[in-house]
Amino acid sequence: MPDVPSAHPITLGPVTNDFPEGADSKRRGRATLKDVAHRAGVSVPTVSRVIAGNYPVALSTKRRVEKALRELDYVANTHARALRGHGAGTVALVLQDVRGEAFAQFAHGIEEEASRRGRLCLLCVSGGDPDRELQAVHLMRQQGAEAVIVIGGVVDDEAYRRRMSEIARSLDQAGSRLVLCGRPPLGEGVPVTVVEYDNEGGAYAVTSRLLAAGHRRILLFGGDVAHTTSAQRFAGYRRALTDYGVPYEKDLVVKAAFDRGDAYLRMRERLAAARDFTSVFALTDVVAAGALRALTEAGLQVPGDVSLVGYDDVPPATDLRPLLTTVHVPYEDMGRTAVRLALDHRGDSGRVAGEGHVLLGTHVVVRDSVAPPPPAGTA
Amino acid sequence: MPDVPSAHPITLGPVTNDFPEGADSKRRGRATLKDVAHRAGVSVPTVSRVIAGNYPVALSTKRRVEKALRELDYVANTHARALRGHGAGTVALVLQDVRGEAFAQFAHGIEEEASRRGRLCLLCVSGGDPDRELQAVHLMRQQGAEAVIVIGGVVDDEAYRRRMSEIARSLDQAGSRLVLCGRPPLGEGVPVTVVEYDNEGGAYAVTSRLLAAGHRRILLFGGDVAHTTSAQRFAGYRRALTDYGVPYEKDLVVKAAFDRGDAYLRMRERLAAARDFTSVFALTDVVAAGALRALTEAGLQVPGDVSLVGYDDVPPATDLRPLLTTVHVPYEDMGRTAVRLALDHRGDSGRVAGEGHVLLGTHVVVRDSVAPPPPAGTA
DNA sequence: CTGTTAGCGCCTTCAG
DNA sequence: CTGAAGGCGCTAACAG
Repeated sequence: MPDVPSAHPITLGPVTNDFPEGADSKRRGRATLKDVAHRAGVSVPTVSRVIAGNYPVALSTKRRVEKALRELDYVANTHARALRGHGAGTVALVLQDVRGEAFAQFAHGIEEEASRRGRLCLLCVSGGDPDRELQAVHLMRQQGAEAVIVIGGVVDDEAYRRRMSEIARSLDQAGSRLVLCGRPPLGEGVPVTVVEYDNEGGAYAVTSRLLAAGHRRILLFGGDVAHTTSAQRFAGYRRALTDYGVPYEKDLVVKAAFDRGDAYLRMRERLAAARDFTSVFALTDVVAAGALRALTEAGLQVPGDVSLVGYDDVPPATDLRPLLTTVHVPYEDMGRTAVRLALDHRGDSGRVAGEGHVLLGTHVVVRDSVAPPPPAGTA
Repeated sequence: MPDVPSAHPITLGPVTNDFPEGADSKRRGRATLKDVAHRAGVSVPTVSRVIAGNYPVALSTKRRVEKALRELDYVANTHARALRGHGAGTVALVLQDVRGEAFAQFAHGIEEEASRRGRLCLLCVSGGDPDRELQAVHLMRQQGAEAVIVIGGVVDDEAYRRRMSEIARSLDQAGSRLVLCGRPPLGEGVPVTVVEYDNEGGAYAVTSRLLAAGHRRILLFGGDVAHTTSAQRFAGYRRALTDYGVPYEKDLVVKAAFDRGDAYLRMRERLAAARDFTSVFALTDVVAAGALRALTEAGLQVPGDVSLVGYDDVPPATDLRPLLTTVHVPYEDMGRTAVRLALDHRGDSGRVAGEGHVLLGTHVVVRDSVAPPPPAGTA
C-alpha cells in the first residue's frame, strides 16, 4: 500500500463498520452522500453543503465531513445531479467518421470550446448513413444534450429534411439546440443553428485560378452531386466556367469516394479512357492525393503536364509533392463557433428561435501544383 | 406544416388541454411519463409498461398510450434511467488530440465496438497534459462510465503511477474499469486492463532492416525518452544496434515534437550541424513527413543518399515520395479490443480482478524509402 | 448552523 | 390487466 500519503493515520482499507444497514466500508458500487453522512455522523444535506461550499457549515463538522468524503472516495453522481436540476452539461457531436482529417479538426474545435465552457462531449459516428445519423440524434436527445451538433454534408432529399426538421423542433422544445455544421439550413422557421463555410465561393476561386492560368479542360474529380458538399463545390466550378465563357462538359466530371484508394483507382481508369484534360480539381485533398499518385504513375508531370488543386487544406496536403494548391476551410473555427452559438442561444427564453446562420470565409492557398497548360493539345 | 403524415387526423400542434395542473401541451422542456399518463388517462406505470413492452397491457389502453406518446413527442430521460438501475451505458475515451491520425483510428475502433454493443462514447481531450488527463478520468467517473479508456503514451513518473492507480481502484470499486491503451501497466495488483502493441519489437524490426541494408549510422529522430511510447521505440532501436554489434551514439538521437512542423525544423537544424548519418528512424510517420521535407530540401535523395523509416503506418504515409517504409500498428483493433475486454470484464463479480493484459503484434511494411547506404562516408 | 421534508423521472415491487 | 407506493442520489426549501 504505498499509495497513502503519510499524513493520515487511517488507511484507505476496511474501517470499523458500526452501522447495521451496511452503510459504508467496501460495498460494491460508489459511495453515496448517505454513506458519507453516516460515517461523518451528520445528515445528508450537510454533506451536500460542504461539497457545494455555498452555505455556512461549522468548521469542525466540515472537517469531519471532508475526512469521510476522502476516506470513502466519494464521487458525485452526475445523473442524479442532472435529474435534479440543470441539464447534464453535455454537447453531442455526430459525424461520419473520426478518421477523416476535416472531421477530426471539426471535432477538435468542438471539444476545445465545449470543455472551455465546462461541457463534456458525447460522440456518435454515423458512417455517413442518414438513418444512423437520425438515430444518433435521437439518442443524444435522450441524453439531454444541451446541443446536438451534426457535422458534414448529407444527401439532401425530402425525407431527410422532414425528419431532421422534426428533430430540430423536438430538440428546441426540450430546451436543446440542433446545429448543422457544414450543411445547408432546413428551410424557414425550423429552429436550427447553421454554421457553414463559403463552399461554393472557394470552389469558384480555385477553379478561377486554373482558368486564369489558361486551363480550359478542367476535370472535376471526386464526390457525388447528390451530396451537399460536393454539390456546392460543383456549383462553384460551374459558375467559374460560365464567367470565363468556358462551356461545361459533363464528360469532365468523374465521381470518386472521398478516400485515397478509390480516388487513385478512378483516376487511373479515367486516364486509361482519355487524357483529354489539362488540369484536375479534386473535391478533397485526400482525393487529390489519390489522383496525384495515379497521374504520376501514368508518367504525367504535375504541374508540368497536368495541374492539380484540392480542397480542405488539411495537414497531409503538405506531404504531397508538388505542394498542393488548395482551398482553406476553417474547420476548427467552425467547431468552436457551433458550440458558442448553440450554448449562447440557450440563454434566450424566446420561443421565436433567432435562427443563427453563420457563413465563414474560405480562401485559396497557393502552392506549387498549378502551372499553365502545356502548349500542345492533349497533355 | 408539411411534416405530418397524412394518416393522422390530429396534428402535432397545440391540443385541447383539460388538465388544470398544466400537465401537457407546449410546456417548455421534455415531456415526462407523467405528462403522457395524464393525457392518455392512465397511470404512470402503465405508460412505462407500454414502452418496455415486457408486460401485458390491454390493447385499447396500449393504443391510447402510444398515441399520447407520439403526440407529446416523448423521449425517455436517460439520467433518470441511469439513476434508477443499471449504468448509463457509456464508454469514456480519453486521448491527447483527436487530430492525430493514430488517435483517430483508435477512437474509431472504440466507437465502432461501443456502438455495436449499444454504448455511447464520451470523449475527453487531455492535450497531453497529465493533470488534465487525470481530471478527465475523474469526470468520467462522475458520469458513471462503464469503462474509461485512456489512449496513448505518457510521461511515466512516480506521481502519475500513484494517482492513476488510485483511480483504477476507485473505478474498479464502483464497478467500472480502467483501460490503458498503448501504455504500460501500473504494476502488480492494480485493477486495470492493458492493451498494448509490440512497440519495442516493431522498433527493433525496422531498425534491423536498416542495419541489414548496411547502415551503421542511424539517426533516431523525434519524441522524447521521458514518454513511454518514445522510450519503447528507443529501446527497440538500441537492442537492434546491440545485436548487430553497432555502438550506440547519443549524438545520433534528436528530439522533436510529434508534428510535421517541428520535425522539419529540427531536421533542418541537425543537417546544418552535421550530416553524419546515412539513415533516419523517425519515431512517427508524421515526424518522417517533416524529416523528409527537410532532407529533400537539403538536396539529399531518399533513399539514395539517406534512408528513412517511420512508425504507425497511418494513411498519409502513402502520400510521401518515396513511399515510406514503416511499422504497422493495429490501432483500430486495439480500440475494439479495449472495449471488448473492459465490457466483458464487468461481467465478472470477482473482487480479484483478472488483470487483462493484451499485447498485439506489429510488423514492418516494406516500401521504397530504404536502400543501402551510399559508398562514400558521410552521405 | 443543522436536520427534516419534498421531489426531479423512472421503474419495480406489491396490491387490487 | 392496472394503480399505488417506494426509492435510486441529489439538492432546494423550510423549519428548528
